[in-house]
Amino acid sequence: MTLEDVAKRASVSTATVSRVLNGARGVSPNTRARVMRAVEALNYTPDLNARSLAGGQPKLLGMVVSNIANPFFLDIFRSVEACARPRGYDLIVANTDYTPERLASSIETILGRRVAGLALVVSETVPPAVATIASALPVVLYDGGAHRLKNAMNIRANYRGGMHRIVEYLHALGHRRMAFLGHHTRLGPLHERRQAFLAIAEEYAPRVKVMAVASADGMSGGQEAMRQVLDSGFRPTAVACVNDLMAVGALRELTVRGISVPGDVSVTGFDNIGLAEFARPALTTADVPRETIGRLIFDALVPPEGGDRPLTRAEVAVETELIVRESTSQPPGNARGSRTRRRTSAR
Amino acid sequence: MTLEDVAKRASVSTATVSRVLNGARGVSPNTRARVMRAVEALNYTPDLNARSLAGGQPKLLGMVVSNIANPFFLDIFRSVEACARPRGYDLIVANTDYTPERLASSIETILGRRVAGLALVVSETVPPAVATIASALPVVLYDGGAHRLKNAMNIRANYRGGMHRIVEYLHALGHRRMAFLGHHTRLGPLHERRQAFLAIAEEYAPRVKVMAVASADGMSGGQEAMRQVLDSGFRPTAVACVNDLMAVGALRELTVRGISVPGDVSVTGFDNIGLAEFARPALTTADVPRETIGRLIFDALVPPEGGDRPLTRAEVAVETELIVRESTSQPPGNARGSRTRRRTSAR
DNA sequence: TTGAAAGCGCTACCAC
DNA sequence: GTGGTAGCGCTTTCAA
Repeated sequence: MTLEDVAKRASVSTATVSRVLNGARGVSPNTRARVMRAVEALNYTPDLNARSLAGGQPKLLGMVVSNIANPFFLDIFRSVEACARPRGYDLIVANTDYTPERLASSIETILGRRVAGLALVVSETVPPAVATIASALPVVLYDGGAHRLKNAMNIRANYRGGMHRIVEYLHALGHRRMAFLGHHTRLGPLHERRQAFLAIAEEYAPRVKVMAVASADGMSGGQEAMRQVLDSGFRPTAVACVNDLMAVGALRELTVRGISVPGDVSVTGFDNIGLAEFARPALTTADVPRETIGRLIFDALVPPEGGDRPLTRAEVAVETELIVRESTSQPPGNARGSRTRRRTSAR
Repeated sequence: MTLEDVAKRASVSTATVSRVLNGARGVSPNTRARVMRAVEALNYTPDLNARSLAGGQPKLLGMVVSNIANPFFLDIFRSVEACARPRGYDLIVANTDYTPERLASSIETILGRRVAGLALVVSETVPPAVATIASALPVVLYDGGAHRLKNAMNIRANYRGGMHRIVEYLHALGHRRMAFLGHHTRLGPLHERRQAFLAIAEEYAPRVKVMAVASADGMSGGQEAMRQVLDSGFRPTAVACVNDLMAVGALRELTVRGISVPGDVSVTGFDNIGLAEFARPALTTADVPRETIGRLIFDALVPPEGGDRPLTRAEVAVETELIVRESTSQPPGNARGSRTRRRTSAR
């Protein structure tokens, strides 16, 4: 089923069919109708590959994410897609599962589709080689950790600030023994969150004791990490997690052990994904505005309605906001709000 | 950056470069090396569009899902992808958000990429027109509800059986007032789950009273639906949900109202997504084997290693398995295992 | 307003 | 082993 088939059936040239399909002006209503009828009758679907090959700008955007199973990335994807669709753009995604090899091959695959723009929404450190790519087409990097990408727009959430607010809040509540549950420590940006936590905790030293462990991403990883902390004998009164998913896992481990949250230990997440609100107890967390981020990404990739090139700023930061819910409270034994039952004290 | 550039730099023909890139045999190690060096030096990425246009079979599979935010669909996607990758296939997805229009445009988009096979993993009723497509390339339909698709492989989970086991289990526990929380009632397959519930409950009538409500998919939808039931004055001792996500939402509403689960009311989910285990209380649910389903889909789309066409059976059913966790128990007031506190009785 | 024809970058076939 | 080259299905000048 090709353009030519349609053209034949409508007794016009392929050029005309092409014009009709692309809504070009300068086609008589008559022929247009005839062509449309032929298209219908033949159940014709244009070959997008041929179209991109022949055509000019490829209304296609590419995005690579670290873990599409994490709703955080999914939300950003959906936000970008929501911007893209009305403008006639398609969005393709590739997933890396945090592996550098798949990062490389994902970029390759997407570039192979000759996209109009590339969004890197990954926690892995991006190889500097992509700066070359960035000089050829719009590239935006979300959360590149310390290393920003030359030639690209760098969007970053203020994790440090968010983490600061969390630790500060916990400290103000009276917590003096805290744990940090992270994952994939080698990854730049995640490492950064961990560092942020450590650095901030340091401010309060020596009054505050901390411990940091890492495991795989996800709820199971969170549970595992929590288990590690508890098995080590360290008894934090507050546990800060690198993201909400891990926090939910931590919650589970605590619950299984009969440790009450927030009665015995407070738990915090990060990101404020939908699940945070439905966890039990609902999670205190830092909101990262995924919708805004998605919009920023789109704007950095696609020229505004009239313009010819996207607005390029080198760097944009988005703020996080502390959301207090049910998973945090004063530590046990404090004057106000303390529960009666008191659990194992630190060894 | 094209094949020709590479060819020029390596002082060979484009044909040779193509051979090298596709790992064809019959190229001297010498030239191969030279070509590779040129590829590296130029940072060349093949144009996949041109490749599919020119080449034979497009190592590309397409899949459309109803709601990629539901981990159930995501798991299937990942399972198919896991099968596809080692065989050299790529997988593209499109999301419909349960809207028929987007179903149509999604199919169009995917077909436009000239995929080698199409998987429809949707809850919407598929327009019979796609049977035409199915005669041109391998198509598999997962969960087409009552309507199976001609020319296609139909994979279906035995929802009815799963729902049966759930209701039976609940009834054996002593429950006599039950509610069903569903969504998008008009959609065939989902309607079917609801019907299954109703039909099964009917078996136990008039001893069992039931009520069914529907809302949007997702945790918020579940909460909303639960609210509807409670506000109506009906006081079920057990609530069966169309999927785990909605069950988590229901759990939340119950918790907020101070209703204990499973002490006062039992709750069940469906699918057994990862979250089911991390809910509090952990969800009793019916496991739907997503991994198996993904494998079945792949096998129906891609010919086996040696063969030339996929094994085509018209229909395959997968069984569900009851997973009992913490969210179900005997209803309050029962002889054994009853809690002391007794909540509002049915009016 | 329409048609003819030149590619887009690649693969595959046929020579050498 | 390697090169030449005919398309794949489409968009886009350039003419008519």
